[in-house]
Amino acid sequence: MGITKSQIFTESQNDLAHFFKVLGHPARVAILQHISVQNACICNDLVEEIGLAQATISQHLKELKSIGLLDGEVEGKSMCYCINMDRWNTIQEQLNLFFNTTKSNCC
Amino acid sequence: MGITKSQIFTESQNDLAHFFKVLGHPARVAILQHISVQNACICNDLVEEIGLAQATISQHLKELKSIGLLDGEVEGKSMCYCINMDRWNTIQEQLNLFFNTTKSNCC
DNA sequence: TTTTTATATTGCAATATTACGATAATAAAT
DNA sequence: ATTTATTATCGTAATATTGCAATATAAAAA
Repeated sequence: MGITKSQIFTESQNDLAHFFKVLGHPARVAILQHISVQNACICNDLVEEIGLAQATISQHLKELKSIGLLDGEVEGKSMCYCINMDRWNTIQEQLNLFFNTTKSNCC
Repeated sequence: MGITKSQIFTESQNDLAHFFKVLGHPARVAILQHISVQNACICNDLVEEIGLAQATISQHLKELKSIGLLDGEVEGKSMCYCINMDRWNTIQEQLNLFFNTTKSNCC
């Protein structure tokens, strides 16, 4: 086993869980915070500030890109990673919708 | 390796990532929705409605309990799982705080 | 052109997660 | 007391994730 049975869930449940999952790693939380708060959008700056190997950071960046949260722009020989604010806001809304519609309780 | 390097992140980053991670599985999203929307708070009802093995659902319930999102109450020979609304709201606020304070962008 | 610098990709080892059958534990029903 | 029903835990197999070294790629600098 070991494989998530996506077929038995709705697309919306799978999508929502996927957003949560991508955000569910401290390195990816840290990357987003560094980019936004410290303006460290250059890939190599993130490697130095966070303290994981370059290959590892690159992998985490790829996952954040996979849900559209980050846009990468070539800047000379570096890469500048920026938060896609439209996507950011959309995902925040989706998460809030989940929290707000799941409020009623049985007991 | 395969082990997350929690030591290099702040407690707040680890906590936040952990909340996201627990919510990052469609079965756990489904469980929360079933409990709240369909009032199916009895463990066995969840097993039947969701369609995963009883042992698997029990494991997912345990993870939701681990971040305080679910309270379990014995009800005869069954268990009634309810959402802890205080915790629910607190976590929603934390996630929104993250989204709101990570808004500013560099490029 | 060669070297340097920055990032992505590949391959791999260690660990974690998902899922389930089997079994234990507990409480109601007979 | 025995049976039945419900949930938790254990053990295990399959898969996924994390992390890094090594290597490939690409662009600027020398």
